[in-house]
Amino acid sequence: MTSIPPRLVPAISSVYASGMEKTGQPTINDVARIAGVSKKTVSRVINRSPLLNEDTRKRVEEVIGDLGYIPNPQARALALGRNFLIGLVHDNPNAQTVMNVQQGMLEALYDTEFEMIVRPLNRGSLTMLDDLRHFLERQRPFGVLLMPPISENDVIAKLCADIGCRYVRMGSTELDSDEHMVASNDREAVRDATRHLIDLGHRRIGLVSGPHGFRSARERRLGFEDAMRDAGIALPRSMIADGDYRFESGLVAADRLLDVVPRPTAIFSCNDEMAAGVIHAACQRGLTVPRDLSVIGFDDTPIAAHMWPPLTTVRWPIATMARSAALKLIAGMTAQESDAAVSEPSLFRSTLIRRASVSAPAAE
Amino acid sequence: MTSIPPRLVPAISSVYASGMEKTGQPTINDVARIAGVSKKTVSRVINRSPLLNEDTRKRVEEVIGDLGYIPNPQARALALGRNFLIGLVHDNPNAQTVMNVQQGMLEALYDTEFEMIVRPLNRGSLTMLDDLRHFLERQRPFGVLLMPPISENDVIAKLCADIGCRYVRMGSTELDSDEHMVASNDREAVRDATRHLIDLGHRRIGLVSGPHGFRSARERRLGFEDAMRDAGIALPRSMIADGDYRFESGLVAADRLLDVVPRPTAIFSCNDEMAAGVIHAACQRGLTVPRDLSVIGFDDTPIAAHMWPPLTTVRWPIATMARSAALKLIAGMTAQESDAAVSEPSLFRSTLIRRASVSAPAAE
DNA sequence: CTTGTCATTGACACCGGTTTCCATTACACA
DNA sequence: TGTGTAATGGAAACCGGTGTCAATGACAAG
Repeated sequence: MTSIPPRLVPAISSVYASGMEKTGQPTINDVARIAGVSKKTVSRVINRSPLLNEDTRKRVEEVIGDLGYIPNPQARALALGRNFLIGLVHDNPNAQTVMNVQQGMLEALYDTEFEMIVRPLNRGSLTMLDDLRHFLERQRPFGVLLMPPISENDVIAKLCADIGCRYVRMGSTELDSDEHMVASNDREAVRDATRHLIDLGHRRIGLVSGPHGFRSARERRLGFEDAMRDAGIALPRSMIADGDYRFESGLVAADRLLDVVPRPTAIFSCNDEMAAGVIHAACQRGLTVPRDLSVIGFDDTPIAAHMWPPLTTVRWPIATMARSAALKLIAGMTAQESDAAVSEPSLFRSTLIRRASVSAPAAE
Repeated sequence: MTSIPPRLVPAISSVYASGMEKTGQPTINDVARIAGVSKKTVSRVINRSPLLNEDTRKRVEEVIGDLGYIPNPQARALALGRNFLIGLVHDNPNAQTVMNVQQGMLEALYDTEFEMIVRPLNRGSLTMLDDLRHFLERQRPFGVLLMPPISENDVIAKLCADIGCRYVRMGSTELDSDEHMVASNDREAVRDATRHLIDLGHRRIGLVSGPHGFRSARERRLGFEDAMRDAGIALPRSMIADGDYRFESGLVAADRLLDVVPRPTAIFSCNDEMAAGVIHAACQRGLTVPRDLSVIGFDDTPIAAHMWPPLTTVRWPIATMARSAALKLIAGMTAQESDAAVSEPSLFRSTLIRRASVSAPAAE
């Protein structure tokens, strides 16, 4: 009546064959079998458990190396109840800015088990919040990095928190607690840039502002106003034109400012793209930059250095900020960096890059 | 002696409580229990199995809706032996191009269960191939989209094939079988652009080429040579200057070309960034574009429309190509698109965009 | 009434890891 | 030599889905 348990047969034959046929990928079972230990022990090696004999560890590591074994991230994610995805969520129209952020994040994630996944959102779309929720609920990324301007939205930050997803917001000013934020000092930087114009002798300085509702736009405008007030220069409403961070709006805004009599001798534009529009508009009128008009931008995108004349602008350490933000997100999750990460800085300095689009105003 | 089986207690109470405590996320078991069916049936609903009673489907779908149940992508990936990640692999230095590709891919992936994951590679890095292998082996994405110039590398395509990862290569010419490629007609497009210059009366036309080893650079150069040959215009070596697709190289190349006597009256640059360098160099010499020098670029990046003067250039339907490539990657994997996807086109037309950087040459 | 077919459904093993809990071993100490 | 304790490794359950295959029941045909 006692029959041989049928599972013994495959069990024996599987000693040398099982597991590697399907995909050619070795599994944890293969490693365990060949190293002569249990799965658990291999798991301990992978996860750097301290309760482990040194010899055993070495033997297992050797087998892992020989086999080229790589733990299946999906299986780990399932077992651990969390995954290794770091999301980049943005609705930023500036390609170079986004790329710089990606660059910085990848630097931080390099050599970790985390992977970056990018989710652009359509700025202004009514379904934006739903799209984001959908993304977070489906992918459940371990953490997300929120880029401006979406990072300024408290509702979105709350959504992340509610879903239980770590988040860090990149911003132009302090938006959140240290743990959830990296910020730059846009206001001061713009104040310094404007002061640079004032120091050169400019008095009629125009501002092309950013879009309403953008924190960065507000900060930059405030910085501009600070500098003018500090210098005791009146700032008539006609010297401020609204932009929306896009090239075309810079064009239109500059046209308005340059129609004012007497004409401004300098224009500060809240980003480089609009500054390109300003220069474009000036050229169309036959003005020469900087002789007839000095221009300063903000961002230091490649276009700034490449346009003619090269644009004086404010450089924002965006890749560094993104790197720091990503390190905050994975803080405590990696062996080597855990201590460094908790002390990642939250505040970064933007600095003025002087190029050829600025000079002293022509004598009148 | 007959004690109540202890598991009954939690079993009974769990009808309304179990499974949802840990993360707040309902699982397939919750849905099954509440709908009064088995996991498998819920799975059938999720996967749109046809072998399913309509009433059952409705009831389960209702529960899914009520609970806000979302299948765990990691668990599905594990069970199915494949995941829902589509990788974008690139070493392209042009931010706008990369963003356009991302845009196109996301359009294709929108409303599917696939997610985009981006892996930039350091162009020219010795570890590039290893980095890519590492990425593919660790993440095992369902498919990858290879952007130029890395897409031109047959070794890399073979690596994808060996690992069992679907791939589609974006290129400037036919690189692979239809299934694995989307291409544009760079050569023809450049021929047309050059002919445009010739038709306007230009005879001394300079070329700023792209880097050696880039397929796109070769195609564009060939198109240029085609047009000159067709028109019976001699093309002295001095009228060709090497660039590497970067702004600075355009600057240097233009300096070389503009030193030639007699000076060229037009320059075709193999991309916009170098064209910006050409215009920059011309401005530095006090030349006016297009009066003294006509310039044509390639790519139609935003910088082209924003620089002064606006750049005549060749527009490459990159987002459309990327969208098509992504649809090829997921062909047969989505319910609605399966038929459309197999017939995704593989060849796309680039077209000349006429702006203000080109005019007839000045009379001599 | 019996049998076969089809549509529908569920039990159970499985994907490849991690975790819990227990068994074993080694070693120090009485 | 007996025993308590720490270190180590293994068996089995589990994470949340999917595949296989068999069971069920309704219905038509014989």
